[in-house]
Amino acid sequence: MALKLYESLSRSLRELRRPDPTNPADVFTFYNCGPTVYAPAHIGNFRTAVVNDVIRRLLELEFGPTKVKHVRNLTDVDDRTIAQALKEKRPLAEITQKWTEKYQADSAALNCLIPHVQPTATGHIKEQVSMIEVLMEKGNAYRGADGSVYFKIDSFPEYGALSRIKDRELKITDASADSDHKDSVSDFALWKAYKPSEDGEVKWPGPKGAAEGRPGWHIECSAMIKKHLGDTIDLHTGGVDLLFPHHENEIAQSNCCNGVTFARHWYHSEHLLVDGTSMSKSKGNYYTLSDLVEKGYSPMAVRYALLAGHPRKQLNFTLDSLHAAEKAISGIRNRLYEMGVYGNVLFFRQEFESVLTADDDLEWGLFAEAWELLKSDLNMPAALGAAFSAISHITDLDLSGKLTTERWRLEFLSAYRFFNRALGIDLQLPTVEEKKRLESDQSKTTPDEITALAEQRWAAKQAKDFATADKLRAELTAAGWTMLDRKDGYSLEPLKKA
RNA sequence: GGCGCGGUCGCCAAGUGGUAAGGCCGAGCUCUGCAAAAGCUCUAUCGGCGGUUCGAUUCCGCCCCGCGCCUCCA
Repeated sequence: MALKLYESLSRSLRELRRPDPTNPADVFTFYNCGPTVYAPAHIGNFRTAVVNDVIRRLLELEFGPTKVKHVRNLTDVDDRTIAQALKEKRPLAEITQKWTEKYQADSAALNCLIPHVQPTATGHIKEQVSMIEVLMEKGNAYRGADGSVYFKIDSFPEYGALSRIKDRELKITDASADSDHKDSVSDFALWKAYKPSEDGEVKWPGPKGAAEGRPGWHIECSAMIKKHLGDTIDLHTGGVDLLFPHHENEIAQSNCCNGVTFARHWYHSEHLLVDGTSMSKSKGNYYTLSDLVEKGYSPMAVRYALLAGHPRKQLNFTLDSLHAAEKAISGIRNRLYEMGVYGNVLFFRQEFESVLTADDDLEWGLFAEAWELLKSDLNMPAALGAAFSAISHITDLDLSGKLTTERWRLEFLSAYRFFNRALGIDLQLPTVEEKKRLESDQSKTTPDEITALAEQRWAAKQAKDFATADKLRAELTAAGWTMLDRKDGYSLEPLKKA
């Protein structure tokens, strides 16, 4: 079945365009609205990022890894970035650089693929200016009294198609009412004239006929898309909150400037709620990735938790659901290991690695249903359900002695492909070398006295002196460590903080 | 006020006009000295009231509750 995704403009499920496989130049163009880099992104931002990452992964699996071009912007000049720079009395670039790096580090920790291009607004001032000039020439934009430039909504009859704004009764707020020098309150800024009191040192020469200043928010996406992906793109995504006005305005700008359809497909992911309500610092439910890592949760569990709901539905994130995610991942891993797979995993390691990049015909085995559900409008909860069923099925086969090596290989490759490659949930299957290194790293961070206790206990256990062994286990527990026995050895883990 | 989304097991969360996936938690059991891991078993009638229907959690209406957007929030 083809890859289907809800389309916001038509409000229906639509197939995504499949690029011509025989034409190397024909790639699927995918743009997603990225972060504003003025502070650490919160997990709600990352829900959108992770959902988009899965879209990217599905596109590559479906069309081939070389058939997709993914662009995500970085908004590094706007009201908030400038305000933050003024507040800290530091140059704008310093602030945005810092938070860009943090965003990229967090994305990497969440196992998100790096977009092929990550353009910045400040790096595309020229492109934005020239686009504004075209819009002015065509009569879609006008100069305000203060030298700002506004887009004239009336000049674009289709305005409002995406958000159905014409059905809405716009609330007239102070911000919109006093908005400077617009002809109509609905017109939006393409270029904002420099205001010394608000803009600090941030300014560029403006479009012809306009004052110096800085670009409005919406134009950056239109300009960067035009430059990096062309006049018409295959897929444009973002969070629901961007539907209006941001995406509506992008459509207006790009359509009027280029005269062709802007995006063939629009997709919006819903927001994350925390403890049943919107996140805010005053409610104490505002989390960044670092906050959660400090609490002892793994980034992979965060990723899983963010993917555990349907992307077009609000997802309620709680620390309980994060705990559930942590257990779900370790459960999957343990179950796959348990069926005597571990040694084979190491044996086939190379093959698994190749699965991560191959674009040959894919066999999904028992994971076929999970894969289809994923392709069907990103139904992740249903897909995960099917994946768990598939794992149980493999276990059944194993327990009943029906899991031949060949069958196992197929199913395990499918599992690995589904979790690691499609969902981006790294099952972390270590090679022998990695395993050794992991254990030596662990011994470095384990206090010597703990290691000594563990050694003594292991020796006692080997000597079947269980009384001593139990006593030593109790001592380890009291010292805050837990000892996990295996057939051939043990590992030490610090007890989880409450 | 306008536009839109949602209320399903203790928690998270799919789904369907014919009596409800999955994960977590909990309980019991099996196995392995203990622990961990794993396996098996058990745990819901779908916000409320009407209507349509042979039959609704699933369609329609009303009500209650929650959430989002309404000019720069993913």
